[in-house]
Amino acid sequence: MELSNEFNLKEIEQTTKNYLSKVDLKKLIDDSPDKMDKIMFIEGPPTLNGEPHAGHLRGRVFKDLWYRFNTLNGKNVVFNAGWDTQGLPVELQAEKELGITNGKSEITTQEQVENLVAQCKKIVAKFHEKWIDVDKKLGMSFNQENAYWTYKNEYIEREWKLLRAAHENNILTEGYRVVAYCPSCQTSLSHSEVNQGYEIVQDPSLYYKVKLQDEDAYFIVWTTMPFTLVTDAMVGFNPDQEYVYVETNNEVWIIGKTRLEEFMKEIKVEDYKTLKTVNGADFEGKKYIHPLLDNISALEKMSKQENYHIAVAEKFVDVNTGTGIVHLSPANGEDDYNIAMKRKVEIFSPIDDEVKFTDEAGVYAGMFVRDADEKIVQDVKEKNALVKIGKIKHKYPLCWRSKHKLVWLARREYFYMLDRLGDKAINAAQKVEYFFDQPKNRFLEIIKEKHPWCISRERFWGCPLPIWKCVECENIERLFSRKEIVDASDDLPDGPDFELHRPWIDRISIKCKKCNSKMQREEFVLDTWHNSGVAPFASLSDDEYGKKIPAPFFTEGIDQTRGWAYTLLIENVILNNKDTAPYESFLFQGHVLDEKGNKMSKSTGNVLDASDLLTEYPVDLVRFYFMWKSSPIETLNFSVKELMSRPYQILSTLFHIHLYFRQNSQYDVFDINQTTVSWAKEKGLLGPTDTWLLSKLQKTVDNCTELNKKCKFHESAKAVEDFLINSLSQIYIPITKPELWDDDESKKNRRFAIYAIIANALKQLDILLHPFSPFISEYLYLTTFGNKKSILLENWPKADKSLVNGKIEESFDMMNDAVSVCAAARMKGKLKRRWPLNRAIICIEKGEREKMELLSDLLHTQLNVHTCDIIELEHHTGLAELLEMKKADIPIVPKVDLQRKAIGPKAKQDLGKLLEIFAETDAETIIESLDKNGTFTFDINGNKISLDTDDFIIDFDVQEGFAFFKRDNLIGIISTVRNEELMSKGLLKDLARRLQSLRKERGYNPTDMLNTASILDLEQESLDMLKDKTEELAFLVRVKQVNFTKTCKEYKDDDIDGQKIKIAVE
RNA sequence: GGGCUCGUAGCUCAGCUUGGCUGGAGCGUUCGACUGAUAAUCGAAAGGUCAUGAGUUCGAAUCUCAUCGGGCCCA
Repeated sequence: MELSNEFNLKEIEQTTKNYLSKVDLKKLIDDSPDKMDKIMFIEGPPTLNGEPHAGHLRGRVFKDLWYRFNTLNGKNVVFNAGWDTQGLPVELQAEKELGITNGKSEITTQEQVENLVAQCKKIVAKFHEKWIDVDKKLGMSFNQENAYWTYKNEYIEREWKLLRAAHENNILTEGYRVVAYCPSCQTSLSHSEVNQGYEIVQDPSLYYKVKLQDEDAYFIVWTTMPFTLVTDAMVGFNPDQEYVYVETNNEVWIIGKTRLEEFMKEIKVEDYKTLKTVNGADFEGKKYIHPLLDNISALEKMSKQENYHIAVAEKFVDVNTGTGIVHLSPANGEDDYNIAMKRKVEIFSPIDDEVKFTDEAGVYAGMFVRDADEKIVQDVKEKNALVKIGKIKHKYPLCWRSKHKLVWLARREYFYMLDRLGDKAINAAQKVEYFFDQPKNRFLEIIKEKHPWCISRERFWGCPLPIWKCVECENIERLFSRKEIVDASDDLPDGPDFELHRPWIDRISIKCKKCNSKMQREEFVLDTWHNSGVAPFASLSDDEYGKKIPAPFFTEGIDQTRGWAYTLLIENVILNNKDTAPYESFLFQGHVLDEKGNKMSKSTGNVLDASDLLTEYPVDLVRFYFMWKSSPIETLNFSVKELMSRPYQILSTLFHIHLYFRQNSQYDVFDINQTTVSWAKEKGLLGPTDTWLLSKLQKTVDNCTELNKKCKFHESAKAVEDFLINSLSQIYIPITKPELWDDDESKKNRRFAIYAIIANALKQLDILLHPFSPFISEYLYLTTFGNKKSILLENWPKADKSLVNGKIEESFDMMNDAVSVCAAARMKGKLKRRWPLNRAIICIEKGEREKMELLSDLLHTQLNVHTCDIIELEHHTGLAELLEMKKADIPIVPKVDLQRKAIGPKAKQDLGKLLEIFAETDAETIIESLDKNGTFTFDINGNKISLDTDDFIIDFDVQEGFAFFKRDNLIGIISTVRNEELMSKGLLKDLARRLQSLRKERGYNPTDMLNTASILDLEQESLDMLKDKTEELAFLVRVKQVNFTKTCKEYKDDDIDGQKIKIAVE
């Protein structure tokens, strides 16, 4: 591989990929004696139901960065890929592709399930290919051969082991959960599916009354779903709101105060009287009589329970709708269900899979629940409990697929009762390092909730629940392994090696041990989060798991706080029945948004396809940009324009310094491996600039290392940027350039010292940058150093404390400030930087002279002046500063103005006159007087007005022939007058620069020695100035001779401060 | 609706713990300069109601409360 002369990131990327494809990097790392410390990484598996987009890339880059950083730090990282394959999204996609439009209700036969599962596998395979492609493009170091797949038999059997542990630790239970359910598709819907389908629909609006058991009064209750009266268990009041007793038609009604008037208007009752007002909380526990008990005998039985059909005070009750009193149906509402759970109210759910009432629902048995609405209203009326039936239009969720109105149903499910874990999960979570406080607090809060986790799903494509129930005696068999299933079965239609999925597992015939009847598997699969959360255990062997889990570092998007991060932790705690997380640290990553900060979504069309992005733009740049732009936990607004600006410049600079190094060091036949920094140090070849750079480098290395460890990757990238641009490129290279151009054999050692330093800095930069931008760093390393077959086999640099020199760094920073201030002064005097000047004066803080003088030679060259005076000043404003400067013989003149606000009261009516006199008074005179007496007195026709120092605004300006600039307490003054000698030197530099750029234009190498440089049409005056300087000019532009008459062929027109000239080189 | 969290220049952030000089830096922009590696670099300028409002205080970007807006999760 050869270092190209052209900077082309895409080409570099390709070259590196070609090279790496021929190298068995994994084997080289495995064989490397420096990298024996084996550590485990567990990949958070992407769900294979879509193509990767720009947002996915960020997470992958974090992972790969961590891999490379650790590999360089002597670790052998087990970095297996992993793929999440099951779950609802994949299944829905498969349904769509198979043309199933009515969901689960269309899938009734085993053949259909088999087809569905086959389709799911096809989808997974398709997207797997896309992801692999992107991983390749991105330079992910994943071991794809050892990738784990969440749907594989081995994985499922490991997952069952967790289930067994949960059962044995009494965490696994059966119970109810209220889910949104589509009666048409016969499927429960996830929250996100429900959220997709809100529309304005018309529903009945039923007001009915229920009598209190111990009072002669009625609650007026409102519902839009009359059928839920069948499952009514409580009515709710808001504890903090007022309710009123009103008398109308010889009855006492109880209604929320806020809605009273509106409600009465709505039911057209004008004649009513308010009796008293009470708080919602006062109703707590009051028993009422459900109007339809005669029709529903099972409900009547329920109502005998103490906590059934009572009023409850709950904060969520909204007093702004209906009557401010709501009825609660735990079997048909989520909030209702949660309250029932909290209050340990038994769930009455007489509804079957087809959403029809069962026999328990009495007279309503067999009716589809929503069809019962009408009859129930009728019955309420018959029982004389109807207040009003009307219609209402409101927002209500419809099934996104069938557009059918959803209903909420309590379904029998399996749960992990997390409260039974005690504080184990919290303790485990507290031991983890999260790098940032923000996600940590949230994570801990979530874990403290200890919500029961519903792990069962009524679907097909997932890890099946291996629990069988006898259809006759309800005896339960839990068979948590293939062997147990095989042993328990009396018929295995697919043989003992059947696939552990539906439909195959459902074909197995098992007879009840107790009554010898048929056993039926509980037709659930497990939550896909359960499936992925068991990855550390399921993707490893017992031995690996025991030794390598907890693993040091996991990372995933911030949305996974309640997702993967949570299930990983919970499942690991259950598995071990101990407070251990499977990870020692977890980095939550912020999401990627578009340029303007909008969420990337298909509907807005601002999604950036990962593959396209990586094809079009340099991968090194994309990776660097992701890490460099913002803190890992922050959201990142992705802008292609920004990507191509600063990050490009950084990589470009690094490349060009490598090129510069090669061009120069090759010319001197420098061998990196022979001549090192320690050699230069031993030989005493290091000057202050070298010491300074090396010192900065050590700090950069230290910084980057620490920051990477703390996941402050953006700061780490910025530390690299700072050193590369501000220290190496901006200062070190230009300062040492003249030394490198000097061909003198006697100064060769000095040149070698510089080469060694640049080489040392570049090699370390390559390594520091490698985790961010693997291709270019690999390329630069291989083409410039290449001691090993890959940069990954190198060792992460360690700061050499003996090279740190704080004193020199301080001096250098001061010098740079001084140079910058003088550059500004030059600007004011319109003097180019390359024109040498006679004199500079630099005023600094008291006590800093020593630091400044440490680098005085360098200061002279940098300032491009003959002499430079350094003056310490104690004062930095006003009179004191001025006097001090005068005392030091600095060529300044005082500038004095009046402090108008202060003198007004003193001069009063004489102000005008005073101003006149002031205008005619020499500033020097005022200063002298202030210095001597502390006052200056104006004599206005005998009226003496005495002003003191504070009445004046005192500043300074420089004398003619000087220019100055002041920043903070630093003042730079330069002489602007140029004599003939200075003019001619300036002219020389001007000409040299023009000839040099012409050389470049014509494609000559900087090191090529050319024959002739020609300059035509110079004015006589200029020619005279250059008389003695032709040799110097020839040296500067690297030619054998310079002439001022026509000898060359191709001339270029140029312009030098107004003189039209022609120049040529050949 | 609830929890967590963020809000300082066009962008990325520092300052907030412990209130106190004129709220800083880098990038980006504009103008000027420099440049024999560079889309590098140097100089100058423009750019801020420190989200809004109230409170505490002699004094608030900083402490307190409320509101608004963004994000994630949950409902």
